[in-house]
Amino acid sequence: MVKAQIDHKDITSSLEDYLETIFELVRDRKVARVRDIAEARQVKASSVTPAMRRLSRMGLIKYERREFIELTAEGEKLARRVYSRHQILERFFQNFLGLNSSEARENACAMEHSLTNEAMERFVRLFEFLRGCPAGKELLQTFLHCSEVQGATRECAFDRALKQQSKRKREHSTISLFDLKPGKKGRVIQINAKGSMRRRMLDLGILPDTIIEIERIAPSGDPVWIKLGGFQLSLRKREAESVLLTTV
Amino acid sequence: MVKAQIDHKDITSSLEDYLETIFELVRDRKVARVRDIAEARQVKASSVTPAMRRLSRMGLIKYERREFIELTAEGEKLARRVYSRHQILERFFQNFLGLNSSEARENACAMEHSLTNEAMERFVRLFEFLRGCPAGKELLQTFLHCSEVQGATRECAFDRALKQQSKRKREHSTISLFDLKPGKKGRVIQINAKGSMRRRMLDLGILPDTIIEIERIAPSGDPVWIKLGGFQLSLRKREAESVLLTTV
DNA sequence: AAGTATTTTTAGACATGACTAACAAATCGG
DNA sequence: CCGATTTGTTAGTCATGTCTAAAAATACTT
Ligand SMILES: [Mn+2]
Ligand SMILES: [Mn+2]
Ligand SMILES: [Mn+2]
Ligand SMILES: [Mn+2]
Repeated sequence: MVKAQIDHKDITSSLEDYLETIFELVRDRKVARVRDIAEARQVKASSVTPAMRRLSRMGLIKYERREFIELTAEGEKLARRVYSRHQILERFFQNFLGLNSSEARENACAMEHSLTNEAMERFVRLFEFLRGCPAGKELLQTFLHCSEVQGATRECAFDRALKQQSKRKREHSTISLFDLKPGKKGRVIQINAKGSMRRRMLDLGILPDTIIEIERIAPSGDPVWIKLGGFQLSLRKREAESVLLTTV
Repeated sequence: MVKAQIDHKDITSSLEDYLETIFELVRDRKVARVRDIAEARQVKASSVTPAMRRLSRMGLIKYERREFIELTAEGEKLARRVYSRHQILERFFQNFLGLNSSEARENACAMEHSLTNEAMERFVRLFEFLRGCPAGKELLQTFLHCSEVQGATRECAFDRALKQQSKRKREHSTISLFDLKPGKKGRVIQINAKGSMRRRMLDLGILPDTIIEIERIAPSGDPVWIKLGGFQLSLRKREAESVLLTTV
């Protein structure tokens, strides 16, 4: 017997989103129509029709021209899989990383399609840990507190703890990138900047754990030439001062 | 003056990957050729040429037929931005969630294109917390330990802690889904299953924090009908027994 | 320098996934 | 029941992003 269906193993993100949308519509309104799908996905109805044909040929939906659309057993399985990934990612972004709900959803809905089985598994373990383990709950609280305070003063509980600790253990002390000697390397611990300056530095690749080497500092102290991941880069004095690192 | 360039604000994932590849090639081999780009991205050389034309029209690379390819200032900025996201995501998946390096890279390289500024910011804060805060370091250790042990016996430090705790505080005790009374609801804490059975349940939407209601249990105890997020679902007895939840 | 090998481009094809405009069918209100 | 409105489909267009096959340009070898 010839297999007329197209393999749905390599389904596209777009089609997965259609499946997810149909899944939610059926759940909330009992039935999925072209119009509602178009509205939910923010596309024109004339884009939905060919997508439905493709899904139908893959055996993922039951679709007859001008009739209500339903998921097949196979389609529902796939829709649930995507939806499940969406859920855990959205919760991760919202409850763990602290994004607002619309941005959490935006990130989740983009990533749900590519998350591997094993990555999914690890997100689940993270939540099992956070929910089941007293230490996990505490971790989340501490992190959320630090994370929130950061936007404001950047002086939070763990900063103070670090300072106190550094008085005892000298080798663990942090130093600003600007104070690092030329030729020496450091590992970034914290980027003590705000707003667009912070974002610019992150986009340049100045991240926690990054190894940075001072190349040279202009006589006036500005700019500061650094080496980072095989490339040279120049920073303003203010920017260099805001990077806290440990020497390595 | 007419602007001949195309806006690169809405650049595609594919073109971002080309930029990132060029960035890495220039870093590692001083120069980027069509052949190397094709090899690195696992596409045919004849797919690279039109991509280079598009990037060139957007003003992101310097490209003349049959010559070496370079990033413009604008292109390098964008490439670094993507690369920076790739780095932090890869580290997150590898060092925090514990994926092996190739799977960490796979997930990171898919997600780097859609990560919003604010989501990026939160990943950075997470690492600042983990690296800078003694509590962060300690708790990461605890999580990694629990996470690893899980695959094997599912009886790790935090399980034991929970059990001891539950003797004192009765309301916090966990119960298996199978032991929940019909009509009652519970919040999932842990899915105590392994391998494909576990994956199947995750794909069905049985995740930590999910609210599940028992609909009814067949007289023989199998299957168990449950309600989850507005849908009915049936589980095998073994599956229901493996779900640990708190009553709500 | 000629011949060979490698690299790059072109030409042509195809699937996806969106759009607009026009048409067709179904539904609703009176 | 009929005209108006809503809903859905078709036709035609376009950009993206891949491919194969063939041609053209460049580089290497003897
Ligand atoms: Mn999506
Ligand atoms: Mn989604
Ligand atoms: Mn990528
Ligand atoms: Mn990447």
